Amino acid sequence: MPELPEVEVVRRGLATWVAGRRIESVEIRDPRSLRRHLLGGEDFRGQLKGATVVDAVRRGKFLWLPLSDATADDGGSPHTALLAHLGMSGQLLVEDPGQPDEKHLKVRLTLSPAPGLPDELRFVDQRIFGGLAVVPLVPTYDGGPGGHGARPLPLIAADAKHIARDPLDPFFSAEAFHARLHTRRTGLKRALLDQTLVSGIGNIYADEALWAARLHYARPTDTLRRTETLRLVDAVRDVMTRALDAGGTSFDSLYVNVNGASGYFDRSLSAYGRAGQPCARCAEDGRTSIMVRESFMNRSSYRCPYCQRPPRNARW
DNA sequence: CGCTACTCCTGCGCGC
DNA sequence: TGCGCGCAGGAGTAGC
Repeated sequence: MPELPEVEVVRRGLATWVAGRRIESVEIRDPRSLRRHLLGGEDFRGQLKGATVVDAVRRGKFLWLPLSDATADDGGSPHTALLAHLGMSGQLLVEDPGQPDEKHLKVRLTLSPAPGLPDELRFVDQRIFGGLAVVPLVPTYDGGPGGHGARPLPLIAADAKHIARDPLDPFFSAEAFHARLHTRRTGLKRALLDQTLVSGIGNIYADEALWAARLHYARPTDTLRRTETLRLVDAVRDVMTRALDAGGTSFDSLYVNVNGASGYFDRSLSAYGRAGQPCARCAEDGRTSIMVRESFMNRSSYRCPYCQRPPRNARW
């Protein structure tokens, strides 16, 4: 389940193995993975064929590869990008053409040869919540670069324009986040999952950060004290940084792997999936409290009933 | 515009 | 053994 750390691991892989290479051919195995590309598969193929990947940029969980077209009048300065969202189960794999097709292979790009590097970029996606599209690059109006890995040009993929900065973005402002929480009338976990308020957080890291910050998911956002917001932002940064380190170390082959999360999952989760198990923090303090799973927003939430107690005026 | 519920999609694990 | 159901959830959008 890719959240920010997993997507960032993929971005780094793409920047290393794909940037600088030309797209020679495009094979569409399942057009459902191109739903975001409104002009259809033939247009998608036409826009990619012959273009050169310039970079790999991320904003929240959105990832894009700015494209240059050497035949363009302006000398090839990127004004479009190949946008990818991994959804629930998407993978971007750099592989040798000899590797057998994955069961859920959706799109295959053949890249110009590069010494010692595999020549295919494959999009694999079991549940098809993710997808690819070629989209315009448009100016950002929130200052600074488009996101991690961006060049100084303040350009962002059009489909990611509404996505807020993430807590690891150097331009992220915890003060501005706190102010926006106070304009909202909703619960804290909803706000954490709202990618227009803060990006990169999914269900797993939301539960992890709330547990680390000792906050309940139904806490009304407009009652958060500044110190609580800062504690929460610190917790998000901490859990993401640790996940990034874990995913980053396992990524050293010629293989861009979104499943870099797996090692992290098994070892380091304190809340998510731990229903029925003791709260680690309470255990350290000599208490025994058992983590609970609650259904919320049509998904699961995990919390410690002792250190994450329901607030007054809970907002679900 | 703010907020919430619904929907898309497949594979797996469980109970009967 | 096989069937049906619940669960997993990111994000766009319909509707209030």
